[in-house]
Amino acid sequence: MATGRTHRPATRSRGIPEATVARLPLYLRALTALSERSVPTVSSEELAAAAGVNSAKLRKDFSYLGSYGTRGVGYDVEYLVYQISRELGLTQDWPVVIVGIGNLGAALANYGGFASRGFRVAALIDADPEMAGKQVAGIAVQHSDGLEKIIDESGVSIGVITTPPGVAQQVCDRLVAAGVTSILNFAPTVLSVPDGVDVRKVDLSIELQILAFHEQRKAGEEAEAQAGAAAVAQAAQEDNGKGPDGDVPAVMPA
Amino acid sequence: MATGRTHRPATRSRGIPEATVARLPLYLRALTALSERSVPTVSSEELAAAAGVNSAKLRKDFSYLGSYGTRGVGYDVEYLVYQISRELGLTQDWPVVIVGIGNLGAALANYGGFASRGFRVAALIDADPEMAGKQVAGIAVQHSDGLEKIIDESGVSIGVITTPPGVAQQVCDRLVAAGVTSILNFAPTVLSVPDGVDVRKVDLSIELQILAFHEQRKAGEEAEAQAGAAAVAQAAQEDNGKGPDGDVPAVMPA
DNA sequence: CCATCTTTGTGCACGCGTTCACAAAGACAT
DNA sequence: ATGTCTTTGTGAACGCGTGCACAAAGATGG
Repeated sequence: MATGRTHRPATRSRGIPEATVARLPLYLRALTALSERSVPTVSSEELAAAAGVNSAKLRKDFSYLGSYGTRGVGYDVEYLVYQISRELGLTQDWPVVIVGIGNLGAALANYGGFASRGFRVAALIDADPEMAGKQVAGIAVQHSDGLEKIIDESGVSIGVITTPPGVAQQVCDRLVAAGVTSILNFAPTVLSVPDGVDVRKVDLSIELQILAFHEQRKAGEEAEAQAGAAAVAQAAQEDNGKGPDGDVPAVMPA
Repeated sequence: MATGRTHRPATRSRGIPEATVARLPLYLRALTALSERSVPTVSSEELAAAAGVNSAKLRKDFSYLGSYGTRGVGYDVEYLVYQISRELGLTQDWPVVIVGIGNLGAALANYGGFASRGFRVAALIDADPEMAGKQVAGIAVQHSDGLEKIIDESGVSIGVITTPPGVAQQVCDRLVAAGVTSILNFAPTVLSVPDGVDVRKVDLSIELQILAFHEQRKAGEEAEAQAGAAAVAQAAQEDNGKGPDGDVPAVMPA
């Protein structure tokens, strides 16, 4: 998972569990695909398979929304699409600003999945005067001097930060001060925001490092399984008292 | 969090908890910053603040790696940088292929944070013959016909998929068949892979939808607090039998 | 060498999330 | 109307992750 919410009281106040909310978009995507194929109903088993989750989990997730299924039959696809859309707030339009129109910002602006579901790029903002006025994805880039004005006039409440890490916090502060209450952060920085503001982060570097960890573990286990205890004996000088943990021996210089 | 691991036995076989692994890159980033400022030692409290986590959590996380701190003093920054790097497998070089050189693929190829930490873009692959030979981020794009050969020759074990969703599974299958065992998927699709292959996904659309949910909830609570039960009574025609749930009233046309 | 002070490492309890397993509910055929 | 069959909705148990709170460990000063 390339993201992780930043603090927050955790428990949804007598509402839908956070883990469930995170899966609703997944269900919605699968249901939309079924809808386009004009499939009228779907069972929890089928839908769960399409979304890549356990069917019991899916049923429990839906149970938080209400009893929208019919026993013996399944769920009405169209109805469920609507209910989930409504629950996620996708029946309304969400204007979004993207701050930092570099490679990534431009890629996001061009991203089709953006507009497809209730989200609309209201403005592109960059600090570079050279960028101002340039068209990206059919939208003129505006200079960050007018950030507050733009947000106020467009009624934007969701901001996407794709700036270099050095200025991310500063941009974040200005967004929040201007009224933005949800931020999607692509900059590799820990943002601090006041209560009431949601931050989600997408960090490519972290994702790769997590993969590398598992990759190394897999390689280690494989080598261990093949070479047997031979290499282990050879590297037995190190002893960190943690017992025979199947990890790579520590070859710390000092 | 913009990501989510795709199935997997869950419990790390007598190793480091998954939640801890996901935080190690965060600690590493904070520690690297301290290292560059030549800070010799850091307390769990300070480091936790920099990484945006609870100090008790940080100490527990580190305890899984071993006893690398000194009571009364804190942690040696350089030593910890090395230990975490080693644990994450960043002391070795990880060649990575990016498949699908559209806007996003190009942005990733240009992303500096890529090379900074053990990861190296070994190849850029695209299915469009027009793209073949073009330079992106100083690397020549290669046609996907040679995917298997490229992966084999470069010893790549990590693949990044930035293709359109329609071909993502197909690309994934070829990557896996060619020997890739870790995949970072940016395409909005559920990938199915054999056991032993790790998939992490980054899904912009899902992140935005989660933000929209919270945004709607915030707006709803605010309106509720201000308008009281007035608006609720007006929209009371809908009744989903779930009782007086404190959510936004559904104003469904039909 | 002893006292004090700081900071780590962790035992413990709690809460969220997942999964199992099954009763309840409805469709459908006879 | 009754029985059978399918599928939902959920009670209950379990496991992971989090955070508190404190004892152990070491530094530091006298």
